[in-house]
Amino acid sequence: MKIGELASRAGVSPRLVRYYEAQSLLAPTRQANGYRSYDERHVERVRRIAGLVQSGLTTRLVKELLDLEDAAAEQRPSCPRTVADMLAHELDGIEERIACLTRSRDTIRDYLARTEHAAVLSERAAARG
Amino acid sequence: MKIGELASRAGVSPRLVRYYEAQSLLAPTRQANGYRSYDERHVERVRRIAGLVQSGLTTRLVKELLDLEDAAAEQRPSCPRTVADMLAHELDGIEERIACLTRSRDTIRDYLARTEHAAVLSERAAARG
DNA sequence: CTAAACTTTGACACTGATGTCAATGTCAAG
DNA sequence: CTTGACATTGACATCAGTGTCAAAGTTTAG
Repeated sequence: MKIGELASRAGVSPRLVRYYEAQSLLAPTRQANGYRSYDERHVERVRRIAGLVQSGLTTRLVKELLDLEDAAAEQRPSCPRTVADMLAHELDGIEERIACLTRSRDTIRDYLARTEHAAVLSERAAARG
Repeated sequence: MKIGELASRAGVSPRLVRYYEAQSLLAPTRQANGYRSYDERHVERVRRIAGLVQSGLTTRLVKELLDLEDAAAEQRPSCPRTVADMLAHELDGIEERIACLTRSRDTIRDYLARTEHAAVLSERAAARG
């Protein structure tokens, strides 16, 4: 599939897809005409990248993470001690973010539930199915 | 307490504290000499703001959130329907972020646990007490 | 064949969050 | 009184993430 389709399926702009590629987060093949060519797995990957970036991770860190997953998937444990330390440090940061967001989520939820807008919550639940 | 102490206790730069104030996230009183004056509750607030901003929320949204908490604390349910919808929408975004981060956290954790670096994890746990 | 829609690369622009620097004022210690 | 640490405001700089536009090639529909 070409960049337009990939982008729309992943819910981002083609521009962003190219940007991620420039950051070495994506490595599409090229068709004879020079067009980038993607497969199903790229859709998932782009969604994931966008999600992490929107969660405050830098593209640099997202790259580390995805590389990690790729390596793990291949049973290739290429992880020198310094990298492990860095990851452990990032892990702390991520956990803090989760805690922060969880608290905010609860705040909003409780608030909506308490005000006369409980309806909005059930609508949302219904909308998601 | 003055801005320097507040900043160091909250773990951010004075510059950032002023920036948050410019975004209406903070409203310190002023001493006679013009210096900003903060109390204990501001420390907590700044930590919270920084955490949320680093989690990808915009200062604009953080403001809504904190305003919300303030209102809730005063039993003042000032929430027109349109605001409720907006919050519900943000709630979705936050949940997605949490899911994304949680997955990444697990990835890192599993990875560290599986490689020979399990030691790093226990060190971290010990360091935190 | 032509027009519309999409792709390519590359440049320029903007926003939001921060750092940094400058000029000036305040305050506490020697 | 002077010096040094810290405060003030305001301007400018930077970085990441995106949008947007331009010029050119490609593919598809009519």
